[in-house]
Amino acid sequence: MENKVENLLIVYAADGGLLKILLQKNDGEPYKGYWMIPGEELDSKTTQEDSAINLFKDITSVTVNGFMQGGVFSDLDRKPESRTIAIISVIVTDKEIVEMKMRDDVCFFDVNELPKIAYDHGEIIEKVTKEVKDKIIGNYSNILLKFFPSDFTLPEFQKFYENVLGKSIDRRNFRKKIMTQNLVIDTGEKTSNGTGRPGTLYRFDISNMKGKKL
Amino acid sequence: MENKVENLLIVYAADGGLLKILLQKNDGEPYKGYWMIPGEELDSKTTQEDSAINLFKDITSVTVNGFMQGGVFSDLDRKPESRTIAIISVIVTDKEIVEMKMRDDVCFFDVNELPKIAYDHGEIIEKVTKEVKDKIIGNYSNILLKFFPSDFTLPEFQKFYENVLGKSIDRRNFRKKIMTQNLVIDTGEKTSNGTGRPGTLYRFDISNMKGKKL
DNA sequence: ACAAAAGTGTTGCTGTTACACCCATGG
DNA sequence: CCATGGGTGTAACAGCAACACTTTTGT
Repeated sequence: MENKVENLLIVYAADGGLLKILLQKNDGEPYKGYWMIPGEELDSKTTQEDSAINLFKDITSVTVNGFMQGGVFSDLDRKPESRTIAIISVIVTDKEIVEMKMRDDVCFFDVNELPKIAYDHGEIIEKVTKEVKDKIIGNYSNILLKFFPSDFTLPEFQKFYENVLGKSIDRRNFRKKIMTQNLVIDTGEKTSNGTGRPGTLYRFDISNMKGKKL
Repeated sequence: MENKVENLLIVYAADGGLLKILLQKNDGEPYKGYWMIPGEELDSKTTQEDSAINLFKDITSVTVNGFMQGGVFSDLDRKPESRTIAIISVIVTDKEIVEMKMRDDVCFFDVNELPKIAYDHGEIIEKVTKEVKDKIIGNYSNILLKFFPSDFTLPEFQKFYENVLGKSIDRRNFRKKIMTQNLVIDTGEKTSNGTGRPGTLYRFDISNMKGKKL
């Protein structure tokens, strides 16, 4: 007995202090005009990882080298056409991708302001996003690095963190905690975008992030 | 294009302060005499959840009503016979099950002292166990309740916790933290098994466990 | 010079660690 | 009465929360 298996790729990025997710506009029926998680049927010669990386490349033209698991959705009627098991892949990327020119059927959305979503993808996004948020809040380890692989300012990072956490934090205390744990390295550079005093650009110190919690 | 999909069920339990896992002895070839994670091919009329619950029932004769996701393993050559995607289901149970008479091809093992394991199941156990340990350590929420659904003594819980954590903790401080967070309710009962002073039996206070960390 | 955003220190409080002795039971 | 495991309190310390003003830039 065999099953149809689709691999759905949820791409997350931090942009403007918001947690954003990449969706694809559906042109065909059913759910024409609705948005969906990009994906493909998994053929018998492809691993989940390869499929996820290829999907990402098709959309963004960028090659990444890792992915995370987002679970399995196997309800019998989740697709009207035929029973299809969805396995979820998650790729976390940085805001360069959000600002980059991509395929024009795709777009990033704030996870708190989603458009009309096709199939059970709304439910999938909700569950997977909850997991991702927990990972961001629960421990620094590697996932934050994926959101901020290169330089960022502390206020920028803090806005994102507060957005995920769902409440705001005192600037001084936030900074202090980051600093005393030696989580970041001062690059010496400054931002100069827009009004106000420029912020110092930091980079995560990979060697000091193991197992630390916020 | 369709795929063979197997659902593998990893059952965890806390017993004697150890994290234990249920395995099944393999009688057929290949890997005759090796132990494996119990599982079944997923047919097109069954959800992962139903399959996991049925597998558990077949082995223990007990009906449970929940399961957790343990990820997907999709390497092309993970089974020699044919390409098979493994989706992992996790059920956490209590030590009553460990002591209960079960089907005689299955047995619980300390996760730190496993027998010879068939296929890639060793690798699967390792990855999934790491996740489960992180959940136990990271936050109380619901997973500890599954390990200790009914009465337990603090020393018993502490031994298990230390085993998962990989180091020991001062008894007084452990007790204090549990108490000040009102995580448990004194049942008024005592244990009387074996030598030494009997321990007080507690039960988790479900209403006070939300989002607390250890 | 003013608006906008970044940066900085101190104090009280709360939770964590370290540590040694007494208590209840079974043999 | 002794061996075994369970239960308790206190004091030093570290991490966290609360709080207001100064600095740097663009306009």
